[in-house]
Amino acid sequence: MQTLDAAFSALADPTRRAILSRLALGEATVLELAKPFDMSQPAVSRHLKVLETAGLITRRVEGAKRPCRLASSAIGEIDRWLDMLRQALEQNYNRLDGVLAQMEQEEEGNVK
Amino acid sequence: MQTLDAAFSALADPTRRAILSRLALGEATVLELAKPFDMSQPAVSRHLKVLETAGLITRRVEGAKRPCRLASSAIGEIDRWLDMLRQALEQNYNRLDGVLAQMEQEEEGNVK
DNA sequence: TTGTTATATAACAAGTGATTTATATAAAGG
DNA sequence: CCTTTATATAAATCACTTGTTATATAACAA
Repeated sequence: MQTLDAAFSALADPTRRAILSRLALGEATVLELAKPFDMSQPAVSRHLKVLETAGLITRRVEGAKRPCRLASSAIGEIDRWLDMLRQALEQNYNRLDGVLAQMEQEEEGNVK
Repeated sequence: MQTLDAAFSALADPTRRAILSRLALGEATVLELAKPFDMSQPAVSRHLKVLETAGLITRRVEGAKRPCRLASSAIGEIDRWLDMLRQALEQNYNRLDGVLAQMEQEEEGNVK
């Protein structure tokens, strides 16, 4: 559950989502990731730490560089949780469908 | 984009996720939603406001009651954004697959 | 070594968020 | 009307987040 806390909370920040979008194109170092932002390097480092803690990215060590990439298991738990909502919404939709069908039937009944 | 900020940030709180889970079972009033939590009514009211602002729930007026339910459009934009990540992860996976296939072929080559 | 590049950590200020209690509003039931 | 029920808003507090600058560490290159 605290995985979900961390993951959703990590995704709530636009800078971090932008970083993830960039990483969707492939691996990148901290400085590469920092470049597009009007923000200091330490700030980006912190965002990366948040993303790593949330299990959304992983890092290699390559000399002095620490290239980041999307974590393969990134959105697993999130997806599983959202599936619960999706199912509920679908059920509600079906229920509504049922109600409409019912109304239609009654309508027909009246017409008869 | 600020929709995503609000939605992810709303989902980052365990109390709010629990509220959504409860609403997955069907409509409920504020007091009904508040009951399971060791938390004051105003606190729950605030959580509901956050969820409503994020577009995750809607409310009816029924006399003095304000029954809440999941918003049908709830997780649309979230899903669309996560799809971007899913695709990236899948591509990386396929790329890895390619690398493995490559290695295997070279292996076979060596065996020959 | 020494300087440079890449990144992390520390300390701090400012902003945001979650909660509480107290109070307001608004409908429902005598 | 008056009381109760259902909910919202206000004010205060406390913790956490985000950003900054300054500094540390660690590898690389000369």
